[in-house]
Amino acid sequence: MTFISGQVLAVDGARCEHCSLHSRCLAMGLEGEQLAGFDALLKRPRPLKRGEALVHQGDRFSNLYAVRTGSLKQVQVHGDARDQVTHFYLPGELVGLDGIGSGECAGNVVALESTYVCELPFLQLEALMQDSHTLQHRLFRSMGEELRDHQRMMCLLSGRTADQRMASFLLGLSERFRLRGYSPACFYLSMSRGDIGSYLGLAIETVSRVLGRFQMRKLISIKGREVSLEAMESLQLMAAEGVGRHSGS
Amino acid sequence: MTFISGQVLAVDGARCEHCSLHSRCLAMGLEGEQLAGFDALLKRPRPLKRGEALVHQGDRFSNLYAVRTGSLKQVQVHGDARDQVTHFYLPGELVGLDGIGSGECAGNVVALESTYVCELPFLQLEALMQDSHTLQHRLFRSMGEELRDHQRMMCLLSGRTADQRMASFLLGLSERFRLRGYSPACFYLSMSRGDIGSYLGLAIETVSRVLGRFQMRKLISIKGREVSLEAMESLQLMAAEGVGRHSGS
DNA sequence: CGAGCCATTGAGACCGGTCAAGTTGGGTGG
DNA sequence: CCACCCAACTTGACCGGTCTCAATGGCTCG
Repeated sequence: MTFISGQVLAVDGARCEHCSLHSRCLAMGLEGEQLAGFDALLKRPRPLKRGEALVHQGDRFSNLYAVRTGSLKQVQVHGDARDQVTHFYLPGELVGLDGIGSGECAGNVVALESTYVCELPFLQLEALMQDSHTLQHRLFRSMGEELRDHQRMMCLLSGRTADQRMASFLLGLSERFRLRGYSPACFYLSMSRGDIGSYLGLAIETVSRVLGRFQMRKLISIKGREVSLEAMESLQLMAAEGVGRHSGS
Repeated sequence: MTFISGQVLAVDGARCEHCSLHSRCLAMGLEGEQLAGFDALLKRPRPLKRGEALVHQGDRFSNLYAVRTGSLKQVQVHGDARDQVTHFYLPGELVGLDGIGSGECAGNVVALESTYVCELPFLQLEALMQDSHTLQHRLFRSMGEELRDHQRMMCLLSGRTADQRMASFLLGLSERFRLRGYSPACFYLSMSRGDIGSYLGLAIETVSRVLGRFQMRKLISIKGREVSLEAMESLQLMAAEGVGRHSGS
């Protein structure tokens, strides 16, 4: 009994209100029966092994997922071998919003390491939102934020140099870790160089070279997938820096 | 009286249910008092002259806008002169969704020609959604579709050649016109070459060269801003075509 | 008619992709 | 414990697409 509960309950039995990510979750701000309703509709954390898929591209969309621990990538497949990473998900983030439009999952979502996610049936979520203005508002906010992030990404991909893309990427991760209470200067990259390259629109060799360059200039130090940002200001400067390409008018 | 009503009423006085875009609008599927509520909350079409701004980056977000006629571009400004076009809006499309997340407008939205938009106060929209599951669902769908579009765009910008980007862009416009009942083969580009270049992450000279190349190959014919797609299959082939750059594994 | 914007066209440079070897490191089996 | 393998990563040389700079033509508007 205690044997079973040991590792399972720690993650599995916790109610939303006790979740360490509560403040970053959709459920934030819910109270009383609405929180209870939310608690009731979500399926308890589901474990994924590294490399295991949460959903596949083209699957019927029916759930959102909140990342509890670990991380995932979303991969868009285009006929040929032209896979493309479109998203990385960290704890507290919501997976699947892009399926709401078409009713099917927009890409394969794959765990980058051992990962737990909470499953939120969307139909029930919609129903619950009818009673909870707060929940409705929060979900709209989440989608709006994701739209904004995508726009930033589009700006990044369009007309910025490899160095600028990488600097933005590292700073973006740093910020996301900071918000979650981890060190913003020192973290582990759960994704491969290939994933990073695909995400940033760079060849894997370029990723490697840029990271090497950064290290030489003492902007970062990196060993394998353990990275630490040594000169964040310089990175910020580089990321924001004037013109990357086509200066515009 | 009739003098005034002539051009104003034609656009201004129409109820939602009589709007020619009704089937592509948020209001689609609403009936009875919910349609009336929607009708009541929206401010009647507002005219914009070419080059006039609908909202400015950083403005407090408070409305969505539905394009009635004309077209607009959204421009992201980054400190320096590095403007970047992130979106083109056609009739029936919803402007401003990306402001929901942060509470402020994500970019300047500027009319590309004489344009009418309907203004939808978001607070009232949220309230109305509490009573109308249909409306709530439709707005979520709209946001989901935009997320999806953004992902497609990210894939386009990352690792596709100039030719492929341009082909996708033209086909995308074509499809959007088709859905609105216009000719998918023959249309007017309300945006400048510079806007297209900024949107596609290409230098303006490249845009010009690619279009020239397409014309030489008899894929399109273009004179100024009037374009007609002569060989859509070839364009589709080109857009989807195997590997643009970094082939991936 | 000149000013100014938009678009086209050419020549040259450079960033980043591609190809091709290495190198490292973790896991497996003898 | 070592040999081996495979995947991930690094490094170098070369090449090509696209940016940049510059000059020119066409259109619109004052």
